[in-house]
Amino acid sequence: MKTVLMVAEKPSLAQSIAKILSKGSCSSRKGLNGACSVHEYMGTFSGQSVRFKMTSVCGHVMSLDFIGKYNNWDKVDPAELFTKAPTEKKEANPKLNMVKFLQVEGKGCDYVVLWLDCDKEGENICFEVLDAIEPVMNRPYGSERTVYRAKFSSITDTDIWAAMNKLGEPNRNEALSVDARQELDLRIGCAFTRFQTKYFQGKYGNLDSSLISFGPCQTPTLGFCVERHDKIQSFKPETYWVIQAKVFKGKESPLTLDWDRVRVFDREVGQMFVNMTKTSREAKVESVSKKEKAKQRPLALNTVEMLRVASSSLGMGPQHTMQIAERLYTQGYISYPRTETNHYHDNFDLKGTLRQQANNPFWAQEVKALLSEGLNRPRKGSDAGDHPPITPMRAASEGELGSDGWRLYEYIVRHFIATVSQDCKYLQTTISFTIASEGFSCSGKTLISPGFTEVMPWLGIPLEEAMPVCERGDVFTVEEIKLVERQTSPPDYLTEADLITLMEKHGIGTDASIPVHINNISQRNYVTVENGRKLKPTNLGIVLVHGYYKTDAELVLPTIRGAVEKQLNLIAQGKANYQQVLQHTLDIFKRKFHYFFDTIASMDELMEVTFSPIAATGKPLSRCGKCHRFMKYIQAKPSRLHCAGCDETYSLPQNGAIKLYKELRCPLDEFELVLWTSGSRGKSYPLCPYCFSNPPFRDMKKGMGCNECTHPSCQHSLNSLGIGQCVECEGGVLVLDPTSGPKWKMACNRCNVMVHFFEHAHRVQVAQESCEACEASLVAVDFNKTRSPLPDGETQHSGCVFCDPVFQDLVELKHATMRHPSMTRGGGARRGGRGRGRGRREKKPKDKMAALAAYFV
DNA sequence: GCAAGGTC
Repeated sequence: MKTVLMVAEKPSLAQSIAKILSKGSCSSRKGLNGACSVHEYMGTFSGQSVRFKMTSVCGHVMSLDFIGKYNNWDKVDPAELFTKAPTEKKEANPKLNMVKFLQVEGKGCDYVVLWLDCDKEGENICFEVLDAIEPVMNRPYGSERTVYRAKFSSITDTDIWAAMNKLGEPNRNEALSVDARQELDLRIGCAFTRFQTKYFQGKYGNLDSSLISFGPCQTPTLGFCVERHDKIQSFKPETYWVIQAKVFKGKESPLTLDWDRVRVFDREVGQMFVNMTKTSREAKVESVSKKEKAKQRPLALNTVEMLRVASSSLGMGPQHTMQIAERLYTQGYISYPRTETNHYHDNFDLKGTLRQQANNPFWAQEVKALLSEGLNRPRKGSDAGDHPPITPMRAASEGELGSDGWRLYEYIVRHFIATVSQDCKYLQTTISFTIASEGFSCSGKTLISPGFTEVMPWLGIPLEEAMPVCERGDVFTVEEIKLVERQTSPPDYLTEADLITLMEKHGIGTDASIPVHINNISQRNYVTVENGRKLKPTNLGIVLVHGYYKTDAELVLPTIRGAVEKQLNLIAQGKANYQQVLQHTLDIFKRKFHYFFDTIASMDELMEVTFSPIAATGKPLSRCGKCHRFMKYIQAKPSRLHCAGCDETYSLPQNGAIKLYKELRCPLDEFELVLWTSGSRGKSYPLCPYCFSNPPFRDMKKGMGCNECTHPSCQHSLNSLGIGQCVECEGGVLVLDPTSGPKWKMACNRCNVMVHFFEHAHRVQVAQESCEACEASLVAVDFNKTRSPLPDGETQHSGCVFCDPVFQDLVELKHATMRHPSMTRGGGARRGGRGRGRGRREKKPKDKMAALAAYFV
């Protein structure tokens, strides 16, 4: 019997489609990667009985990157990234082992049906899947077709069956347009990012230049925020005048009227109108209009709308919101949260969905009323053909979801109920007056029926004082007429919700990537999120955007993405050649890059007035080994040491504290050592600022401190202070922290294992000799007579930390579980040496000869 | 260490 493999874009879709096509009778099992499932059932395919295997990938199988050697920032000129640097496809998520998984499932299959999402990305993934499985599938007989593409516009029985009965083939051009987009984004983004990062790196003391990124989506996103900032900065308040009139009738409280001319910008003109109006003490009613108006119920919920509301009303950032929504989805509380569609399909079970909510005390009353009176038809939205709108899938209580989970779920439920509720109806009453010959009016709203605002009370019509009952010709008495001076006010910073709207409008990012871009610009310190989730650009963000404005405004304008997309669409439609479009666009950006490169000084001028040069920042800490003058320690991120004499900057470990280490020097380069500490109770080790960036020995890498240094004789090196192999990790060595007394400890130089020992000893030293049983270096300990825990009042003892019975109770492992065989209390300790010969790496000091050899190269 | 796009 032949086998048909079917592949969807995500596990949840594979499941729903399999359920539809097998009429609920498939058997399911997990695939080898644990993430994807395989659903199997019997059926017919082009007239023959076959076995169906429905499975999925998890988004893209592959992602584009430069080949390895072009990822070295120090050796590659960013300009080479435009053409010279070759790219390759790598597995997008190596942990998922997707290619292997597809090959295991595809082996021996005769046909494949591609059920990837029906957009360009999906079309591209079709070919990624084919590249993986075609080599392992059965060979077709003759010219029989084996590859099919299902095109569906929604996940409903009818649509899925219609797609199955009318299979087409994957669209190569659409896939190619995505290949082109990937290559453009990669080459352009990385070239600009690397160049500007390296240019500004280490130049300014108070600038975090660890990464200054550029991208066709993130940069225009930042641009929007800075554009608003500029408007606020350049805003000049204008003074204007309005006439305030208060009138009353009988004993009713006075009404405040709005002036028909709204406002004037000339005081004298305003005064003239006031004088004119004041000639009358009567306000005559010209007309009374009453109009029934409606506030529309919301459209069904899609992703960007959910993100907007979550940010503006729930105070939850887009990235966080998506994390919560994904959790609610995987736990079965809501439908798939990434969708552009805000329209319910005709056969969507609205009533069933509503019924599930009938017992929740928060909205049971409204739900029951709707169920008995009948649901309103949801408004017509747009169907992007991806997924149904975001909808609650089952009832939940506050306790089972957690705080933010519940708040988001509650909103989704209320929004859903609102979509099937009536519009809110109210009466708008407007009374027009004339005082002398000037026109005034006042208006108010009264509720007719709340409709959907019953479940969304925050959108309800606010209760107002009732409008007076009157008719044309009535006369009110003027209580007060006065000229009021006011000022125009500047706009506020963009809110996240505003930004999402702008991005959507200009086609910057997608529903899935919008949160990522917003997150990026705030994580990288280009904007900060202020009260009310307003986005305020930082000095860095402002300088970057202004810098682009000065050199090449297109780099930051939102139109650039659209222009490139237009080119790409030509590939997708088969109207342009893939290679030609790619070359053409790369050429344009290559020229932009070179122009940017040549004029970077004009961006730097802006940097100079905003940030202080590195030489003027920081405080003197340790001496340079070359010029022997003090280097300055710059604490701001990324923390580093700068030698003004040599104009060199030396990087330091991040996330910790640095201080001078007793003015001791590195024997190799005479730089004064500094002591790095992770925190008050954390680990610490000395490091040489020069060796840290320039590893002195062949077996060392960048970023190593003295606790990993293989110097054969330096008293601070691993060779002198290393005690034994780590009890937890592979390859780590426990190194004595000579600064830790009287609470002595040794810490692993790879992982976070820490061993406390010999508290109150006044000296702890690593001896030359090794333990016969486990090869760890012996340790000599000196205690004060009064506080010695040693037997028989002894004050000195020397032995193996792991094996010596006297040391047993003086050693305590922290932050990790014990795995060192001879450290298990009462177990192998006395027998010793059980840990040997099991293929574990020997402790480093054994390699003293190798280290020596490297030293003398 | 970099982009943007899928998704877990």
